[in-house]
Amino acid sequence: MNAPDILEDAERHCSKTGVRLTPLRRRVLELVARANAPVKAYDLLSQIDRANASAKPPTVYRALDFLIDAGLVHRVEALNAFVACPQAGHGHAAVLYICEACTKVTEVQGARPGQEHKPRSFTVKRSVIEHYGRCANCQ
Amino acid sequence: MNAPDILEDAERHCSKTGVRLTPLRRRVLELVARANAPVKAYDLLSQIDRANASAKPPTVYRALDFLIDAGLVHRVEALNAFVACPQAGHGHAAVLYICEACTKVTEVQGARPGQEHKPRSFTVKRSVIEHYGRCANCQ
DNA sequence: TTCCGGATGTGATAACATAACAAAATGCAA
DNA sequence: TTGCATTTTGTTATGTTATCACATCCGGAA
Repeated sequence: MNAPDILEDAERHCSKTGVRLTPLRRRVLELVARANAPVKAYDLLSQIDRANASAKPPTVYRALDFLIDAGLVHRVEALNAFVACPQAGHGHAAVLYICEACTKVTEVQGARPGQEHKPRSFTVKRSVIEHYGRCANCQ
Repeated sequence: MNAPDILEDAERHCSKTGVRLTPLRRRVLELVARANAPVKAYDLLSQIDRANASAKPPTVYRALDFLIDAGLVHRVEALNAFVACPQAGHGHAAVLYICEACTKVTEVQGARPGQEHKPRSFTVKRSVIEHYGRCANCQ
């Protein structure tokens, strides 16, 4: 999914849910979406910084936290990086396939996946499911 | 699984596979195993430090890297922490259930789990599967 | 207008991790 | 057993990731 579509989807999602997509947050989302790969927080920071010299780490981490809560961005835990969610609001049961050759991330919406052998009575609140390997183009 | 059993299992595994469990590595494994919860690298460092004032970050990170490669320890990606693997050598397809109330981690050995909707021709090298929630005792 | 709450600015620092090179220990062949 | 290669550990420094605490700004309700 490309950046303009993601942004449009995000706008729609936010106005529907009453979530405030401020200019700063929108800018961060745009940078994440345009990247087409997992982006580091400090890379975002330096990009913001070109327009807004006052940007500091909390600026970008706060925006990212907001976008993650809103289901617009995922955190890639094993990379300490962030990707835009192609489907606003479906962000909480995502499975990520991350190609280590081309860095492309494919997101799959799974219905509570990966719990085949869940211990009895364990209640899952949040799942981190990241598969690393090679995509079809990079075999 | 308790710490002595994990260590014993690790010893057996290492002598069988020719892997060198040096005193330092054994000490780190012991500390991770005794914790019964995910441990931070710098916490390990300060514990080592009491016996060995020369311990520095690379000391513990190197030992952890070794133990992870040997399948004796898992890294919990979303916590930046480490847990002992209860079954030496089966370390590479683990699914972790992490209770956010009591911090207890239950490990399940799954046969390449969580890939229900894998994109065509994606080759998975490594998977990170971490479920956060509440265990049976902490509902 | 005044107050309030959410958002952002700002400086400092905490927490996590690795690079690069030195020294010591270990295993092994001659 | 000596010498050499390899692995492991020590050491200094620094890079990277993330948060805290407090100040300021800004829009809307009273």
